[in-house]
Amino acid sequence: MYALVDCNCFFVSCERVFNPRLKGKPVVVLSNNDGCAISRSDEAKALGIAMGAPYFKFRNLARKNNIFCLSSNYELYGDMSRRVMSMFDRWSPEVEVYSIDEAFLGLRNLPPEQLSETARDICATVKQWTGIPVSVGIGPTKTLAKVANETAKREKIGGCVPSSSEISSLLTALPVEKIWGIGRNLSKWLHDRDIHTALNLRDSDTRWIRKHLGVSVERTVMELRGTPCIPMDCHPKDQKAMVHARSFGRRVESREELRSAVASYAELVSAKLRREGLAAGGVSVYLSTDFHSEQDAQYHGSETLPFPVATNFTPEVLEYALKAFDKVFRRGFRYKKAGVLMLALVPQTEVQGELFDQVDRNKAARLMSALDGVHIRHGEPLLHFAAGNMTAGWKPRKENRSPRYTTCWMELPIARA
DNA sequence: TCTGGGGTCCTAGGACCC
DNA sequence: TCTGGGGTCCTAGGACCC
Repeated sequence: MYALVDCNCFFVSCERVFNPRLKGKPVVVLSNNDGCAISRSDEAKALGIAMGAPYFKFRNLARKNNIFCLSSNYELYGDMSRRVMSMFDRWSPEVEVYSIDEAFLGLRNLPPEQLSETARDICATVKQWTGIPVSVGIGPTKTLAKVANETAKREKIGGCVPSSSEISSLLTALPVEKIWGIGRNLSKWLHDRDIHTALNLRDSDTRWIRKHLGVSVERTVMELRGTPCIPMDCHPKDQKAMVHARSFGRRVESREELRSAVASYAELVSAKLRREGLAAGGVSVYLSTDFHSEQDAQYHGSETLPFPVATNFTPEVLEYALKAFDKVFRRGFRYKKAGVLMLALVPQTEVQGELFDQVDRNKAARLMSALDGVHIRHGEPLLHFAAGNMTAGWKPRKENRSPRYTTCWMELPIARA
């Protein structure tokens, strides 16, 4: 059996832990730029605030009903999430942290009669130790645990451990679009073919599903039947990509303005790579127009460039990101969003310490010129080879020299291509 | 006027090799 | 010179998740 533990309106609950005045009140947490609702308390849901609702559309409603609208604080949520997740090993050695507010627990060795008690215990203990209310759904597969969890949430009963006959009636009442793994496009396709409920999907022919919708949906069908097909993933995988992307508050047409936005995203994301001890094998830049707009011409373009060797070195990331930008930019569109995506991440430790004879001389020369372009204001760029490592840096100009500011060095990660 | 940000996985199709 | 099939690798794009 599997349990899915899901925090109730997680971001709002985190805010309530530190601000008890918010308890019992309608509360909404807004996305970056206060664009739309990303977490709502039950009271806010009852007032009709939809998930993802744009703030400008419910601002008046919020004012009228004294809804607390908060900007998001991801540091806080990340911290609270770690506290909650670190508790689960008391119930199972198999814990998969699935998202910031959800975890799957493998409950292989638990006798069936103890499942309900375990669910209750998880709810009570997590609430007591962290202040975060959670719901627990238990089922024979991860997909069915999700279904049970949704029931627990809807009924506000904390834990839900449906019997197999109860599962069938839950699936009858569950529209396909609510199933884990079935999104908007797949639901439409299924509805067009008269598959409207989870039960309809469970009872459809797997070969036909596989032929038309691929293995992922086939797995979902099997899971609905009670056959586990989606394994627990207890060891956090190495991250594969890292992105920095933002919507602009308005439409942007100017090439220079977009270019500098991309440049600053590239700097931010390479700094984040360094903070996390990672380096990237390539960079991808994308631009898109406002897909909400009916009259604007639509464009979404992206361009990916590999680095000769993995890097997290700002000047180099910048150089490639801007090169990609130049390829992807088209004049005459009104842009709404831009992003810089770092791909093929590797730990920096694997990257450093590469032997000097594997360093490409051309790359060294190119880096010199990148340094030259970006950091020349600090002084003279230098490359330094020692002990099999390459370090790039710059020596400050005389006028910049001060007792606390002498020579700046930046480690240059070097990896196999 | 104002509509998030950060991820993963799968597949089809092209390039290339034998 | 033309012909063919099978395998692998890579990438872009689409779909999904929270």
